[in-house]
Amino acid sequence: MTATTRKRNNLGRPAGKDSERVRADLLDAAREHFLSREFKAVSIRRIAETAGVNGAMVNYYFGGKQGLYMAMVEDLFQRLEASLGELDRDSELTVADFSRSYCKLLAENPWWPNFFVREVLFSEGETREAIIDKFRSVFAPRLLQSIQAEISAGHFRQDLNPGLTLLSLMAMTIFPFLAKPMVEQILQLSLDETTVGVLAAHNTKLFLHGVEVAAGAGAQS
Amino acid sequence: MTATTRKRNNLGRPAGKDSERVRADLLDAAREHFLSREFKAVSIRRIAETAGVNGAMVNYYFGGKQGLYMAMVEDLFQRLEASLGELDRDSELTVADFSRSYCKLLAENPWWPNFFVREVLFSEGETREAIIDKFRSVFAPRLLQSIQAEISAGHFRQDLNPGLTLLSLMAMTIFPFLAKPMVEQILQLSLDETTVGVLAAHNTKLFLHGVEVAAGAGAQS
DNA sequence: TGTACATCAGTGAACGCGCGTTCACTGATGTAC
DNA sequence: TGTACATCAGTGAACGCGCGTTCACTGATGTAC
Repeated sequence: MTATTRKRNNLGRPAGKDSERVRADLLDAAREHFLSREFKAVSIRRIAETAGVNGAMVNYYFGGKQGLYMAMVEDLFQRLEASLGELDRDSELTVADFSRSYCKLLAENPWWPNFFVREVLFSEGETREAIIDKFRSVFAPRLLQSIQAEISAGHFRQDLNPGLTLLSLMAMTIFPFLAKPMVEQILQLSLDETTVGVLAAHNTKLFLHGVEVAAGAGAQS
Repeated sequence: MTATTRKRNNLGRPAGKDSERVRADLLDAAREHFLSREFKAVSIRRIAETAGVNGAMVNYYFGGKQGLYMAMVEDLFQRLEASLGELDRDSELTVADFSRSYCKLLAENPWWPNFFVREVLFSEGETREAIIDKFRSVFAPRLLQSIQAEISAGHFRQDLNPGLTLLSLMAMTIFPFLAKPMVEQILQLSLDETTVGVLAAHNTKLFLHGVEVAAGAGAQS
């Protein structure tokens, strides 16, 4: 699929952009619109306008509106995989690892919370199942294993329910970015890059020690 | 606005239901459809069919689709207020209070998480601002005050950031119900009434003690 | 009591609009000779 | 090299459909006499 091959098939018609560019621009425009409005409220004409191409191109390249949406989802999935790629290899996954991975994922994929709200919390469909399955197969078992190990080793409380503990960890890690506008208005802080680090540290410490002083662990961060 | 008054204005036409009933049925149908699909994907004809009335009734009683949606939102707000009414009076609000209040709200208003996802996490608009403002003015100050008091009293850690601590509490309380399908599939448990109690107890204990054993507090629940 | 009329909640056919999609067409280029 | 033709990526006008909305109309009942 080199430029030469494409030129061979391309018996003419420059008209400005080449095919790859049109596809990419449409995917960019699709992400911009589909992630901030509901599916039916986004029109092909508007997407095409943003991409700077003819509206019929959506059908030409993606087979229709639904096809473009699915191509966008697939593209986002590939980016997610790329972000999580290195993680898959390790077998241990501590609380701090998880927090760090999620921060990295957010930094590399700022669209992720919007996508998560739309596809996991709001709609039901195979995209949701795929995301849940990804989490269930990649993160959950290793985190549960890590929690279980800490309990067995006597570091974590014996009465801890590993599932609910994982749930709490997920909640503290994921929720702030889902409810970003709410968080920013209520706490009067902005969830920028530096705050993210502070939040991650806070979460890890709260998860491990709770809010009470009783424990012998150090008090100052 | 008694039945007599209504009968007086009503110079005839029984045709089955009376006005109040039609309004109520339309609001029920609106809740059923609007909370499980996107706004543009819900048609007036479908709502009317569910309510068992003529489609033109939506315009007749509510002035249009948007009017029906806004009436639904207002109705849900009134139900929320009713659930939270007693709470407004108290001036103290501990962590356990908050957890208990949220469980009560969920039990009385099962539609709440869907509504929250749609109006706060997904869309932007005055409904989101109203919900955020409700939380900011009713819950946040009193919870922050409570957290601050515990810090001053030496019960909570000195290095705790009250805002982030409130955020963690909200996350642990709210998130599990937003991500209900995900939670149920990953943890293989169902978030029914008994589990909700267990979750609340787990959250409170994790929030206070963290997961580690170090503290001198009781180990068994 | 009986009859003619006025009322108006509710009806349903029709309207205009914007959408996703289609398809006959264009025209710049590669190819054949 | 020059010319005629074939190709096909891209165009844009038009199509059918479903939507929210409108409005002339219906008909069961209250009222007047």
